[in-house]
Amino acid sequence: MSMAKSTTLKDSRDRILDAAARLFLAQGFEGTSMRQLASEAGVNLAATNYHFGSKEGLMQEVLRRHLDRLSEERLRTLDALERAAGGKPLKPSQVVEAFFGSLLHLADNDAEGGTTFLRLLGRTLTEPAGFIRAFLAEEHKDVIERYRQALFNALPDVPRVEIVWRFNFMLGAASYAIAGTDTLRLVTGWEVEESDGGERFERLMARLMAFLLGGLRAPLPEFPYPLPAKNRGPGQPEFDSRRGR
Amino acid sequence: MSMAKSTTLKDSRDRILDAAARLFLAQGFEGTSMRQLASEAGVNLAATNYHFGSKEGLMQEVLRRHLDRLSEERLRTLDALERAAGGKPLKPSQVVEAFFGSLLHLADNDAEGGTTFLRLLGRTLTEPAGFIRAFLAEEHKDVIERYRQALFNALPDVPRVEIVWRFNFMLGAASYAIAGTDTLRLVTGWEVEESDGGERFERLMARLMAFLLGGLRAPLPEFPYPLPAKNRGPGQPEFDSRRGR
DNA sequence: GTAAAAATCAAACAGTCGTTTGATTTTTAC
DNA sequence: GTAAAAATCAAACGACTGTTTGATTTTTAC
Repeated sequence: MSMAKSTTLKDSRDRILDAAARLFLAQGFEGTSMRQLASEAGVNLAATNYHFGSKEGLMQEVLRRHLDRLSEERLRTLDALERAAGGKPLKPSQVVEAFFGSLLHLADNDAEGGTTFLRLLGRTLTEPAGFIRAFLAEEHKDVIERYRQALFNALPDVPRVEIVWRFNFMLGAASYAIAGTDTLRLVTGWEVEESDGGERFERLMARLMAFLLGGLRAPLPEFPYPLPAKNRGPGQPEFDSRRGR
Repeated sequence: MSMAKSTTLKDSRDRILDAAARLFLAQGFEGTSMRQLASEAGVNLAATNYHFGSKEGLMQEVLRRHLDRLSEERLRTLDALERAAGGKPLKPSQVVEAFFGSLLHLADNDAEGGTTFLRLLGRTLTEPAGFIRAFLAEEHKDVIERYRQALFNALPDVPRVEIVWRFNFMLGAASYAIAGTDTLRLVTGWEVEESDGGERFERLMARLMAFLLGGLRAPLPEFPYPLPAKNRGPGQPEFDSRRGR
């Protein structure tokens, strides 16, 4: 029978990938054993090394599987925006909405695996294991570079170091919000969500986006002492970014 | 000789605690072995279990050691603010500045161990190991409850669910920013810091606080569909929080 | 000084870890 | 149908895991 060609293969491979995403998310990379993973996926222990070589290789494949789609969408969205703007710089909110909004679309298309991957991605940014963050950075390098430049162009008056910091803050708020709602529940003791699935995620993104844009537009801090020259953008004195541009 | 009483004991205990904080931060809880830890601390392997019972017990002690000071300062600051306000609700910025500003003071007082602990604390909020987050939540419960109420009082017009979400976003941005600057460097390829020690941290906190307040003050998102009734604060219609109150 | 308590130590315990092997079964290609 | 390739399997490998033991040393208390 020829039509069953890749069915068995993909079945096994995909079951492993799905189980890996779930377990790495719930227990972390180091906290998940290959035996538990194989058991959860319903495959033989040796199958994991057969298909992915090593535990690290498996993790990379888990990430790459969805990360490629994310990268593509992010680049495509930015391309479209810049084409529509016709050479003029984008609004900061456009860049931020494109970057973080793409997460929403990823979750929409692939309802089950998509949201699991997103939460894993959020958690992965703080994973202690160095090779994971290194892999992520390498895999997403082009995308980051494009958005970085777009943000610089969108905020020509703001010192670049400040832009990078705010981008970092936004990454933190986003990854934390997406990765885990249980920490929120634990620490604040407040039940926060009710509705299910995509609708819930859509609300989360709307709330997150409002917060991120508010943070991005906030007035820059005034340090109690003069900044050393290398800390400013080229030729930029201290300044105050204006709200609600 | 009686004056050497607790010196040897504390030496050993503290060296273990210091090494544990460093290693748990750099490699995570699961990624750090007791042997590596004992070696780094320069003590016998069995000393760790002798002093702390288990690996979990050690982690809890690592956290508790500084967390108690943090809790105390947070409560004390809030007490002072509320006393000065004389029954009137605080400004939201006061609450946020008290909560996150206390981190700065903690880093100041105990220069070396303090910042290490703070970074560990930030990373711990996303640790997969459940008992760690559970311990943190239990240990910090009173503090969180006080600040939650203070925020509710400071923002009587804002639905409570929105306040909790924004608090969560702030926690994420803060823990991410404090825990790791290396992710930032890796992902953005941007070298961001130059000066050393406390001055560096003070700048970070100033930048962070500006971002957090901007996010907190942002207009609430408008959902594309009406909110179910239970999602609103008691008797609150939809509304727009005003900037720069 | 002496007995009790506290701390350190080398060694071992019972498991679990990621990975590999070689035989066996299933699928593919002609 | 048959040979090659791909996939699955039980079993084992050596290394590493957190923890415990019992002897030995150091510190405490009187």
